[in-house]
Amino acid sequence: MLDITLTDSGYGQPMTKPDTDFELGSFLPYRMTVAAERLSAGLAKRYRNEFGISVAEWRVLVHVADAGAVSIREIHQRVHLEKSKASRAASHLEATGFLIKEVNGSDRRLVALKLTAKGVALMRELQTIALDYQSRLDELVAPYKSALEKALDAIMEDDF
Amino acid sequence: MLDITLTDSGYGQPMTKPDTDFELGSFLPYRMTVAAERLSAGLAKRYRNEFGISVAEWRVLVHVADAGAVSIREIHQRVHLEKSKASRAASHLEATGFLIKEVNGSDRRLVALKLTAKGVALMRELQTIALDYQSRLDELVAPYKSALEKALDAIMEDDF
DNA sequence: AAATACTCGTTTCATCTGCAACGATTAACT
DNA sequence: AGTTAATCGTTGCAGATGAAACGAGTATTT
Repeated sequence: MLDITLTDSGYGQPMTKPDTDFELGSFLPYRMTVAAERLSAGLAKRYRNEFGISVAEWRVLVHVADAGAVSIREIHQRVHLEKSKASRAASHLEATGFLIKEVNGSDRRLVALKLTAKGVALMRELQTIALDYQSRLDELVAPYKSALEKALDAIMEDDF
Repeated sequence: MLDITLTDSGYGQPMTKPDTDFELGSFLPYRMTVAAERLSAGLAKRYRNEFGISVAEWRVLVHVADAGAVSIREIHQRVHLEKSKASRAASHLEATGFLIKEVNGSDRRLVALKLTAKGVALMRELQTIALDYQSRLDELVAPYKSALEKALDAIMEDDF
């Protein structure tokens, strides 16, 4: 498709349209990014406003709650967080009393993150909210759920 | 599931596990976010290394290429970019000679972004790469493609 | 027409981000 | 053992980010 309004009179001159069409709205990376932002937005906002917890902190909390005493490195690998981001999230959670940072006895380079009782209580609240949220989402995507999961698996596993 | 290693001896004391399990790995907002990052990463890196173009700039380019003379506001609404981000992306694209910014004649608050010939040439290259990328992705998610699209539509359209 | 309210794009500011460098610790090698 | 290499978490830094404020322009109201 060639646009007749083109004025290709040299470098630096204004053009209104190129000769091909590309729809961002049907470009998968774009669509996935926007959809993911939308999915996270509601929950993230609530966590921030009601508990002062960021997404990074939420991920740290989940992993510590699930795996017990973990290192920064482990969080970095398991929940897709840059190690500096994981470190800062953990420090902030420690500062706000939701977890403690100890030195790992057998390897003193490692840190051992553990929830405090306050952290456990927080997690109980956050999990309840997250599970509610998840069930609303499940309802929304119910007809496509299994294909969606498989597509996500394919994206995560394959190299491209 | 109750973890017997709990030492709930008061506030601020270390805990190893809470009494419920929550799997981040099966939490849709998390999965979508990570998958979206993965989908964008390859292309974004290439655009950045080979052309010095950010994701925001890429979105601006696509919309200007598709819609001709557009305002910042229009970009903001159409391609899911904060207006300050759109403004900065446009300024950088102007500084590097890929587009020009004019004042809209009928409403002088508005800006009119138009590709330069250099911008059109860039877009031709970027689009080719993007379409190649898209076709590899399509291949990857082929079995789930239509369900995936419907799921994304549902996420974008519904309120939850 | 004057006053007020709104809109647009930019910029300011405080915060966030990712990368690289760093000190501390442990592992590997000779 | 002593040297070198690797790993861990933190931090310094430069650039990115989002929200709010701002000036310039336009719409609306009186």
